Amino acid sequence: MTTTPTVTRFAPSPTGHLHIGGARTALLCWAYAKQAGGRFLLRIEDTDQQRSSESSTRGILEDLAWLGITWDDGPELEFEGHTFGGDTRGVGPYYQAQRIDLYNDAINKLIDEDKAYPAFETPEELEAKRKEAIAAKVGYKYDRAALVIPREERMKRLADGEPHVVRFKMPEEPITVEDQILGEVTIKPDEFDDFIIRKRDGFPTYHLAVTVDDALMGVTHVLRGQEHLINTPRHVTLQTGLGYEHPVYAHMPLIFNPDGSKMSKRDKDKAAKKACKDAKLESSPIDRLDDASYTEWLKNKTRQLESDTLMALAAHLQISLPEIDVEDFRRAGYIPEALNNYLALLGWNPKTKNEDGTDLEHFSMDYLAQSFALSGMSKGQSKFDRTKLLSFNADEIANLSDEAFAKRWHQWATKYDQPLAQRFSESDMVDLAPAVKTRCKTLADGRGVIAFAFIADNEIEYDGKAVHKALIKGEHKGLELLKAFRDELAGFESFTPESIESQVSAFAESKEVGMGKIAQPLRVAVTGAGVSPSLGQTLAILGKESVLARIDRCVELALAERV
RNA sequence: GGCCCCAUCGUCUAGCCUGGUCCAGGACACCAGGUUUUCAUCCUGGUAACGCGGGUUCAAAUCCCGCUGGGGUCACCA
Repeated sequence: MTTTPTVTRFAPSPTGHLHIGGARTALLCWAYAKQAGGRFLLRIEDTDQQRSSESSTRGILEDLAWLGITWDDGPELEFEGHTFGGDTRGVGPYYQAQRIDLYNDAINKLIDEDKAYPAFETPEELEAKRKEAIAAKVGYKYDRAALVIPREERMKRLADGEPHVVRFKMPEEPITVEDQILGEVTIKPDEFDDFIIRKRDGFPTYHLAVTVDDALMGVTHVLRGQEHLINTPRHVTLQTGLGYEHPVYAHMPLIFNPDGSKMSKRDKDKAAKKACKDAKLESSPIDRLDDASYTEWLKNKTRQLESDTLMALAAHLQISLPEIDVEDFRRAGYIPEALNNYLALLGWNPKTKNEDGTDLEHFSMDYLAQSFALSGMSKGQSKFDRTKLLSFNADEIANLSDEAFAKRWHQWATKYDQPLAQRFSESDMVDLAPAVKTRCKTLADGRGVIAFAFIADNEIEYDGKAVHKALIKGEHKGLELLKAFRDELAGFESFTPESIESQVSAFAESKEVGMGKIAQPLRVAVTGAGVSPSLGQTLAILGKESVLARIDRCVELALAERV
């Protein structure tokens, strides 16, 4: 038995919602830790005072909990009766803003050992030098101007409290990273300059904080997005400088939109802008946005609206914005199992066959926790295919028991579709489940399947074509059958899907016609259209009284030729 | 632009390390049939890919080089 357990971590910065790409990183970190029998740690990287917020942290924690990506160490969260996080290993706190002393200890140690030094240039001075370099078409690197100042003097100015940053002395040697996904990656020393490890405001930069925390928190495996690959040599060098062990690294490929662009919250803004332009809306259609801001937003490509405002616009225009954050997918009616499954499969392959010889693609969180391995990760970037995700979601929904489906659907409706939650209780939804489950791809489009039940009996709009085909065509044969069946139906004792089906069937037999001859007229009469769930389910959902009322009204309208 | 990473059907991928069993397998999407009272589900079948050019070899999707293409990164953001 080894004494150091595997520890992975997910370390978001709380500057917005949890992005779908972040969720994938978190999921795979979680899976890796679980598979190794280790721990998954969550840390909040809030060293950017300007951009971090408490509400973001809360949102990220909840999104992770909702997905079922539970953390062993980290901020505590109560979610649906469970508590996540805590500090049983005593390596907290898990908010970087609360760990400043720890970072300063490390920074002071580096300064004492002359591995780091204070520098006194202002941001403006550096910016000017950077611009010069760009104009001269040479790569910008910090010129170590501060090192020209004698060490003694530097230290004195530091002690006197002169505003400064602290820079790390980057050694002049190539660095090779042994990446578990990409293999050996070697980067030459001239790619790096003496990067800043403590900002003017006294907060550490990402590089320093991440190095200190990973070491102090016992993180053994760092799994992160490929955008961090170039940072790794900095972290490795810092670890050496501080006398820490090096964790194992694995950089995973990034995910993009189908058109190759980055999946970013800007996509939502773009989609909303386009919809407003297409609709030729001259002024703001919603209260929360005044006309002047609206006009400015519309013509200025770089101007972006707040997420809430965009959603209000989308609701008004009856369009859906592209899902980018976990919250977007949740609202759109995706369920965690499908999202996790799809996300894991995007860039990872279990390399396992099903019994029928096809590749294993549908698997659970338990499977991931048992079988995830870095060896199945692909190296290349991949595109996020919403259609396949939708198919996974539909499959997961269809495989839910009626009770489980009803529970999910009602929970979803309570949060995102109040009228639906009020019209149907969870137990109503159990009865609806057989009709809805195989006909919706998301919880959100379940409502469309039973739209006919939302309309009052005397407000059904009839589809002329369907009425003609089912009722009028062939000398009103359909209408006659419907009237005949209406009278039988009035006497039905039992009104369950099964009993209705069998009685319709018996009726068809007695009249010596096929099922369709009576089923379609009935369907059209009660729903207004030729498409609905199975006849038994459709009628049972409405109830006998409503069905009779609808048939009567339909017959009346059809005879009067008002459809 | 410098540096770094990557490259199989429209998309996600298996195969590549340990060349031959691959005129390349699976999934989603698409198309055509079938089951069904409509729709959906479900079932069966089909279209569809090794980016290009050089090598190495008896033999290359598999190894090497170049090109092209995609991406990342060059902050007192993380």
